[in-house]
Amino acid sequence: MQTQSRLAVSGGRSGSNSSSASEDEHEAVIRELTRGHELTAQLRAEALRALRGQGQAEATAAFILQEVSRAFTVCLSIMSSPARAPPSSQPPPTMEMAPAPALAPQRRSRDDSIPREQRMTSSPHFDGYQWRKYGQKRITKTQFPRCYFKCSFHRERNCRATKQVQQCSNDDPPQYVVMYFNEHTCDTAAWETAPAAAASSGMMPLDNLSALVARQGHGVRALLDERGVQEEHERRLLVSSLACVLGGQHQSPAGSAVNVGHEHEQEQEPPPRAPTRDDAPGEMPRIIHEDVAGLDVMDYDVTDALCFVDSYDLPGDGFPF
DNA sequence: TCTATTTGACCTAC
DNA sequence: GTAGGTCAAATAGA
Repeated sequence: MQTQSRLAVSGGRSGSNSSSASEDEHEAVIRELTRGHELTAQLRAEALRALRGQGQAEATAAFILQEVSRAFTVCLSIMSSPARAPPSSQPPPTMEMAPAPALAPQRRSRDDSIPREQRMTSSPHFDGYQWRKYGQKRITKTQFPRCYFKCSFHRERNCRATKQVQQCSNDDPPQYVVMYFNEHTCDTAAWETAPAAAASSGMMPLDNLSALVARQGHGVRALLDERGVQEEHERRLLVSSLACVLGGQHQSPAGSAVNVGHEHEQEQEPPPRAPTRDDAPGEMPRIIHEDVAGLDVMDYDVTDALCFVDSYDLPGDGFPF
């Protein structure tokens, strides 16, 4: 998985002069597809949590959303294929990387590393780790500055993980490209912010957010900013709507016809769990809805028959709240 | 007073 | 020479 979301830093697009209208349209399509897939992932996580234990309603919701997600995946694959790329002198983007619209060509960082992961998200600060901003730079030919973050445990634990955040669109909500460099070696950042990560990934009822904010220190408060709470509201509204639609369908016998391919599904999206000290250093917590631009979508085997599971027991042994 | 953020300067890859 | 990445002093906020 990690290898699939890993980037090859191929050159981005050069200046706006070289971008034709077809290129713009192509980028716009990919951007919207990526956004759609991201929202689907968020909705799926929320729906499965809201409908947990509701038999067929849960199964139906999961089936539909999996299909929607798969459709986005197929479309993205098609649009990203060289045959579909707009005519350009630039080499086609690699399939492993999510589109990073409006970004200038990237240089290799000073320590000669390449991003180990890149993702596009509307909440760039919700990734389960604590970061300290150490710089901001105006990047030529881009509308927004790039911000540089280090792991908060950079000094005390010599953690070399860094990330760069750059807004890439004026959409509502705005989209950010987040690039991660180096693995976390601090071994603690994830579990210390697990509640915030859980909240942002929809694993915690919104009602608990304010309590969490009141309970936790300023670090969590910083994470749960106004935008985060607003997004959580929007997600829950979507889930409520879906739950209403599916509400009359539950209480079906266990083991419906779609219950095949267990391990396949679990492999692509294991149940979220609270990161612990025992987690491998540097392993990112599974915040699936944030990972679209990292192209978790590549984990889907689009050639296989659709697989679905009956074990979306997401928070069961997950976050101990 | 402590901690985090901002921002201009400096360093280095291209 | 230019642009991107990092450093560190200045500043702001708790």
